Amino acid sequence: MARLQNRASEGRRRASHSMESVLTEAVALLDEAGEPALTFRALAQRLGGGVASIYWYVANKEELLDRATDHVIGSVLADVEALPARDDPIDALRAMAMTLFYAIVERPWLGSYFMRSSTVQGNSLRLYERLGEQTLRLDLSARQRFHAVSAVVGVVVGSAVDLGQEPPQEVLDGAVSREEFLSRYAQRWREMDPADFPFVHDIVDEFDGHDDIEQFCAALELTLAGLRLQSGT
Amino acid sequence: MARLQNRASEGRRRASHSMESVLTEAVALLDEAGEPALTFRALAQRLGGGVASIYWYVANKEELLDRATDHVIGSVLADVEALPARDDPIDALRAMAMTLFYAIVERPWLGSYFMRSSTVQGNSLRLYERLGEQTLRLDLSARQRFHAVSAVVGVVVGSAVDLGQEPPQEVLDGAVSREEFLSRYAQRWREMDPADFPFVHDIVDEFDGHDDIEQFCAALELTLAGLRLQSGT
DNA sequence: ACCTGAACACCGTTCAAGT
DNA sequence: ACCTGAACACCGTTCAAGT
Repeated sequence: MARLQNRASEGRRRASHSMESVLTEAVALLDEAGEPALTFRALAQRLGGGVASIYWYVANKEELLDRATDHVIGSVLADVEALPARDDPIDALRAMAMTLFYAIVERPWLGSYFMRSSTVQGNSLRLYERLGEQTLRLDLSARQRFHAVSAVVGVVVGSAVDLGQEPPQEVLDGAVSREEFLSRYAQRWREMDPADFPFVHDIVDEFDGHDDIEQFCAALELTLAGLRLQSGT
Repeated sequence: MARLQNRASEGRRRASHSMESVLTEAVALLDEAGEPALTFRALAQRLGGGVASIYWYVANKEELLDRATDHVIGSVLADVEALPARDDPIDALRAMAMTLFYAIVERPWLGSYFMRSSTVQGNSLRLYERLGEQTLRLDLSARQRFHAVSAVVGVVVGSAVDLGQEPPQEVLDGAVSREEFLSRYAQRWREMDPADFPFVHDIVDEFDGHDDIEQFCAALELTLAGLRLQSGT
């Protein structure tokens, strides 16, 4: 449906791309303004060619997104594989999950795509494997291992989705900072009746100006603590 | 930007809607075929009117999705509030999280929307409050409580996103059952080199035909175990 | 093998006008 | 206060044709 090619460009009159350049530019568009920015027309313009030529590399937009995602997951995988070895598999799991999460912080659009099942192959699968290998060092059943890795990935995705949807365009425009945005919500919360919303009032100061990474780490820690307990380490 | 109305319909020649009917039909479309099915034209047709009239109730598609989501979260909230009281707050948290997850299993499109920040008000906020109130009964700091609820919500969302993206249309069409679909992946996994993918081979039988609910429960259990440990209960 | 322009069907949104 | 038809700009995708 789509083939790889990468031959050196000889004298050409027409535009000439490559899978590499298509994906690189696609990722650039995603980085700039998320999925809505990735259109075939915008991409064609960046590549200096016509819209239809992209369809030689990719069957449709879904495949374009899958390949773009897999492309950047490739570098996440490299980062994960470059991590120093750990005696404790749970420490290793933590480091890997954090590497993945950091990558999503830098590319919020990644959050919604990196584990869609069409992508459960290529680099995503390799990443899944690397996480899973750590659980092989724990005293668990295969089912427990399967669930453990799903849980860790779930924590990453769960936190990441939040992240990907947070900025409501005024923040992206830079018109409003993230802090202001959070504070605005916090302010509304403070104005509600404390009798009806005791918990919201209890944590509103924590919500106001909170750090997403810290929030993610706390969630990850709970899961890893549960896992440690289960593995009897 | 959009106002509520619900007056009884008198003799009318033109179509006449209500916020209620707009949201009900919007949800029906989402239930039938997910977000792509929810278009202003499809919705107008179901309501028996013109496209533009919907814009009297809703400023744009984002608001339509937010309101539709909040609408169904309303019934989830009712279910959660109808849950029997529990001595153990962590048991209560589990029951609530499962209620929410079950609702998403029935409406996979819910997963991606129910916690986007534009929705952090209305019924979503009430649901968040109900979850949080359970943590008020635990011996934790405000920050720990904030993180605990985020973690629980994260587990739900993390598992739900998976769910929402799983069926790749052939499953939705009913042409391929979920089991077949999973088995197809499993088969590809089994064909890979065990030396390169020891973990994948270790868990492939668990993956094949796995139950999403069980997977979610396992992830939730790990988080709750961590929380229990933290609260010293 | 790879690229192009033009077309098609469909989408969200707007607006001046109706009742 | 609420609905309408017609238009606009934009989208993914296709296709017959070019090189």
